[in-house]
Amino acid sequence: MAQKDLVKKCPECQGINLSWNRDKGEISCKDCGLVIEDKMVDFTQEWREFDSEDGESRRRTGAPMTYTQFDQGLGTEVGQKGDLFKLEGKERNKFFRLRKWQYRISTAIERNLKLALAELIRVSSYLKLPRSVEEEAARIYTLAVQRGLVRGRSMESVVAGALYAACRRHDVPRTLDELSEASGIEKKEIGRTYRFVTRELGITILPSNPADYIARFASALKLSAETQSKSVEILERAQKSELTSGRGPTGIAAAALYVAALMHGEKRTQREVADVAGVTEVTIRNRYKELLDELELEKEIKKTKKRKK
DNA sequence: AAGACGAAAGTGGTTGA
DNA sequence: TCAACAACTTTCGTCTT
Repeated sequence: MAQKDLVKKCPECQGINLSWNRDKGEISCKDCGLVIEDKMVDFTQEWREFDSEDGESRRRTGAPMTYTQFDQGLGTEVGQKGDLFKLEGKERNKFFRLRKWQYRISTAIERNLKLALAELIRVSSYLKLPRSVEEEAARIYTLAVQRGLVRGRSMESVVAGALYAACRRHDVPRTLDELSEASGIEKKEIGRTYRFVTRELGITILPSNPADYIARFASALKLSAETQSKSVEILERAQKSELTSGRGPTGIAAAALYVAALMHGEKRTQREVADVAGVTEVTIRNRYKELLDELELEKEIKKTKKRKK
């Protein structure tokens, strides 16, 4: 990842060995693993061309246009200027009607969008999501509104679903539980709208990578940087053994972290790890067992045990 | 007493006929 | 649309530290 000189010091260990992860918008300390700042401006391109369906280019040129403003700064009004008055009689009445309709429609949508975006920003700042994700979520929500996907669903749940999708696409995953806590919407409801919206909009989402969770979980558990990189290494090996496919990524990440902590004598209970990862101890145990079986980690664990004695 | 382990039954979602 | 199925959870009893 990008190495950048930052004058900042780690508040935990006073180290200056900070690393900046552009994708996640996180700065973390390489010595103790603490995530110091995870809400940053992201300078990378926040959209991708992902479908053939509406083929239109999303490229934005000229002045910046933002989806977190309800009309992207580009409203439409019918016949605002002089051309209206060149018409007479019926034609002119028609224009008045059109203008009225346009006004009604746009104010209805605008009102909805204003509310929704306020909610979106509230939730996203609660979760300290990078700006790029916020933008993406706003874009997804706007598209959803335009396609009438909000009908029959609560606005909040669609917002949560859009945010969840945006997080996934930017490889800065948050669990459904976290979204649920921040938005006050039930987990399954978020999951439902998330799936619905992404399907309807043809958004493809790669299955999230367990390694993306490691930094955050490790930081929450105050684990050292060595443990963190060890668990990433374990994850890589697990992926080669095809232990990761089909399983919930959080469970795998949690198990890898648990094992890594054991090996470095920084033992955390299964309960603790389970809590921050949002899975149960049982799941950790199952993954943990699979890891031991497949990767023959027993020796390494025994080694550290002996060392302690 | 707390943590680790495992079995059994239940839940919500996916898949394939 | 329904049933089989896999992953995960909840609950609970037992073993280990």
